Amino acid sequence: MNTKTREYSRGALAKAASVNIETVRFYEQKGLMPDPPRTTAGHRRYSHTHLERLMFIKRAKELGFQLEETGKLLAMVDGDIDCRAVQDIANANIALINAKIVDLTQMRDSLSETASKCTGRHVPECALIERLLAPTD
Amino acid sequence: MNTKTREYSRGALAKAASVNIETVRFYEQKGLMPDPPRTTAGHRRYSHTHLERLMFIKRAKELGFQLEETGKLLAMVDGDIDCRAVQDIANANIALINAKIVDLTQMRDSLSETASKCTGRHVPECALIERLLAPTD
DNA sequence: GTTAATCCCTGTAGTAACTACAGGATCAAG
DNA sequence: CTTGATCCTGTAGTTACTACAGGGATTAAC
Repeated sequence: MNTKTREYSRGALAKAASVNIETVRFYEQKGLMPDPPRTTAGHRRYSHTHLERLMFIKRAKELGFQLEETGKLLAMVDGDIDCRAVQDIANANIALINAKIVDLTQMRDSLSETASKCTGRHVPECALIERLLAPTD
Repeated sequence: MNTKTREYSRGALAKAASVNIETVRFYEQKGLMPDPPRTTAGHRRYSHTHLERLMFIKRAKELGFQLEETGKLLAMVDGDIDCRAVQDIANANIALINAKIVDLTQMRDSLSETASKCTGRHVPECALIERLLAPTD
């Protein structure tokens, strides 16, 4: 049960969370992770709390949150969790992700359609290039 | 018909293509746009050819091509157009866009589902925060 | 003819979210 | 006690731009 009190070097922390070691430094610079205590020689000593915070950030990223929004979520975890405020952030993010999906889908469809018209021969008339040079719209 | 021989200042070119003036400079730095001739005082004079090239880049971007790929397409336009090579670039891009769509869709679904469980009250138990702190998987 | 507003020039730095060095100190194992 | 791995710091690179700053050029008005 004192697996919770284990300490980690920066590399060990990074490995435990499956992130790049430089990413940890980056999150610290951005203020998302607190500065951990140091050994007398200046090496960082992280606790399990740090690991949890790092994994929180990682999971938020997996849900598509930008770091700034993740920072807001963390601030709420540190202070008061206002579920409505959290929902607002989540909903804004859902809207953003949806907009990206719509955008990309249109790109893909448009590109697929054009590319399917290519004959694959060595010709001056390549459907895609034609489209880029002089579009029909 | 000699609308085609019109010349443009950098600002005029940017406006004609509906891009930012700095973007034109950026494309020149990247080698996507050729250096135009200058007036004696050093001001750039663009031709209609430059405008067409700029719009080509813009359209490629609208189809989701990265600048590097756009550069390859332009190189083919400048040299020989190998429709098969163009198709390869297009297909690689379609695959890339598809991967992004899949990714984002999963993010959105996962986030929507979690967010829908939020009650909106001021509580310590916020479904989204819970999920970020200690996921069920 | 001059002045004011607008344009253009260059170089540089900032954005998001990292990644990748370089050059040196420290730690852990044998 | 030495060697190799890991740590430290600072800095620069990635993508595709955007935003200045400080100065010269051009244009329009008067």
